[in-house]
Amino acid sequence: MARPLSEEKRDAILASAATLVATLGTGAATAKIARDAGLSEGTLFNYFASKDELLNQLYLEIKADLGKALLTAYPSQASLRERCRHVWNNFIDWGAKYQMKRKAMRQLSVSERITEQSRQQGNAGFGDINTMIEESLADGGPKGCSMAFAGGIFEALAETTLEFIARDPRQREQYKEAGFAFFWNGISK
Amino acid sequence: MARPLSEEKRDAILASAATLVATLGTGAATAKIARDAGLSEGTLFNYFASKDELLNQLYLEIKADLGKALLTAYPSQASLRERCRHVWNNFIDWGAKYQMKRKAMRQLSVSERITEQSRQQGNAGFGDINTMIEESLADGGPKGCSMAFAGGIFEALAETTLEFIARDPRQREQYKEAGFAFFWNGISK
Amino acid sequence: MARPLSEEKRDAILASAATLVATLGTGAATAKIARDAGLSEGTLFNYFASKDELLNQLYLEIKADLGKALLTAYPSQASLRERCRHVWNNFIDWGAKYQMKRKAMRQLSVSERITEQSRQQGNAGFGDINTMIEESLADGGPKGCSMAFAGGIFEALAETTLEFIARDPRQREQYKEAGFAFFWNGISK
Amino acid sequence: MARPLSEEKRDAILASAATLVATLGTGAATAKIARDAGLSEGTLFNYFASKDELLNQLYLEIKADLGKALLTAYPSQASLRERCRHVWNNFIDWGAKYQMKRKAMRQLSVSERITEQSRQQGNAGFGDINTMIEESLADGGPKGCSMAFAGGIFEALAETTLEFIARDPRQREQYKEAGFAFFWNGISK
DNA sequence: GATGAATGAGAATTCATTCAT
DNA sequence: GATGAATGAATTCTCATTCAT
Repeated sequence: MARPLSEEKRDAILASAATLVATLGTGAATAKIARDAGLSEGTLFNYFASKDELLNQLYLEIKADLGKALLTAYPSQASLRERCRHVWNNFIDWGAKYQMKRKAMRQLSVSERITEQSRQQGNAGFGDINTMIEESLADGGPKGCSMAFAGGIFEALAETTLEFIARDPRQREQYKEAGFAFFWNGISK
Repeated sequence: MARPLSEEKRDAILASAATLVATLGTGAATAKIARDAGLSEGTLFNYFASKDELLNQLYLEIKADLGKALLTAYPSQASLRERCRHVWNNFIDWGAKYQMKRKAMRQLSVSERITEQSRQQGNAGFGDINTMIEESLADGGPKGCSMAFAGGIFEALAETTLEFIARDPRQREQYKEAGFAFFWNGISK
Repeated sequence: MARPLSEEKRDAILASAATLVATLGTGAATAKIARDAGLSEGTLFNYFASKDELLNQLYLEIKADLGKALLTAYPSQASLRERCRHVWNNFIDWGAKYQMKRKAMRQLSVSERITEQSRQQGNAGFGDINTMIEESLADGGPKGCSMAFAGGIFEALAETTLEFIARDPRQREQYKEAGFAFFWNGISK
Repeated sequence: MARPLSEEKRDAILASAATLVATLGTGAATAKIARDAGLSEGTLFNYFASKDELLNQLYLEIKADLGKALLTAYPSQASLRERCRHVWNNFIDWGAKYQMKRKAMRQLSVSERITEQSRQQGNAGFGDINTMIEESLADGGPKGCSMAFAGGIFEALAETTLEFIARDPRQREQYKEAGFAFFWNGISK
């Protein structure tokens, strides 16, 4: 092999894409993404066959990254509340740290360019978390609140919380606290 | 500047834009928007000076439409819970009825083409609702939960609820009920 | 209607395309074709939806042009030989006059971008000529020489003749004569 | 310059190029040609300095191949007609057997990328055949029918014949017969 | 006031060729 | 000598916007 495709460059493209999609939406030009990654126009297409593939890979990458972050140092033996809280904290910390990824994810989520398959694959990594939420629902909680729905709410609340933290970073801990309190109140009746 | 031209055509453009932005994102071509509105390419620009203006007007129009819907038949004298519930129901009913507007709004919300000014102006019409939420917070509720934050949560929950209703319309009433229960639990300690 | 698509511009594009395809092959850039036609890049696509459509239209246009030329002043009542000779002369005169069209046709004929449908449609206009050739075959001629085959030979001979005329225009009349003599000898046993 | 590298690989490239040029025209990508030859992108350029050189070499190779085929088992002592017939048969057999080479040749013949020098060099190998044709002309034949012209006609007829055989292979012998009859009739008055 | 042809600045993508490995 | 990643010019096509009709 002459020279292997460099993992590093692939990552640079994804990082550049995350930033640009976050700020400009999925309309961000591939040429600009490549340039910001320190590569030339054509090179991007050695790593991703098309813009759509790049966007879908970016989506999956960020989803996987988030999924991993959520379970870091997961306290399996702790109480349900503590486990929920742990995941919540990880979510907020991840989102506050990787603003660009978070914003990019928001753009990608509403884009028609992300395939149904990617969406399913992206959610597949959240199995453990869903199990946890399911447990919390079994404990009592609003009627008609399926696991998927509770998961959706969890995510929506976290995103709203992150949105407010982004606007006013000094209040970060308050929002983090309040957001979780809201979730826990809501779910545990 | 007096309002020019035909109100009817202006509305047709906005309606067509809502549908196309909902399905294709803000990248939807102005020519297609015009065509679908039964007009020709150039005519659109007699009504909106630029695509950005069209998008911002669409944003404002939908926001105003939603704001008006939320307060329809508002029971000023009812209990706080009933008033909240009323607004919630109106939100869900509006969103379920005007799917395209809802989806378009989601696209517009993440678009960099909507100006900060439009965003503020769009939220201005929600004064009464915010007051109501403020009241509910005063009653006790999670610490650090500013009015704006609670409003954001309300919206996020409603959107999540609508998303799930869109996927499974037969469960509409359950989701509507569960979503509100979640909100009320969360906010009222 | 604001302004109709101008027949004149369409023709300019086709003329420019003929010249450039003749000299550069079907790889000739649309931008260059447009520029040489005195138009800007995008305008070309108002007249032809894609490069493939342009090439197919060009093919049909030239075929039709040739077909019409062949039958100009056709002496229906003359002897078979005279009628054949007439068509032959018209072919050679047309090809010698419209060198670019002839060369473009040669390029298009071997191009995979010309659809089967275009090829059939392009040949449809040659019905009368084929009838004539058929007649000449009925008179006797090589065995196994179907009408289509004889037509193919007629064309091949004419093209070869034109090729030689193009290389040495002063010998034009000799080649024209010799080419026809060859055809007539060949076909009439 | 001594012939470098592996003869085998060179031939694989030429064979792959023939097939791809036949089907896709001279626009066939060098990367694809290399890949189909079982080599990698860059390797092709160790054998041919540029795509143009590859195309020109391919042209010469095929021409030489055909030239050699035509004279195989040439019956020097036979009658003129038999010698012509022999060459004709060889031509048709070669073309029917090596369809890809034949089609590639057709594409290359109209390409502007084949230099004048290559064309001359390619025709140089046909000296004997031309001599033969010249002889047949001396015997009488259409006026103004130079040797080169007769050669061109011979080729044009053979190509037309092959074209029809390709479309309807079962009629191969008929077309072969009829094509030659046409030629012989034409040339021998 | 409505129309839609004209425009040309991008956009994504392809590809011959180079050169580090 | 073989490889294939890197390159960036070139290509086809799109689209917001203008303006003659």
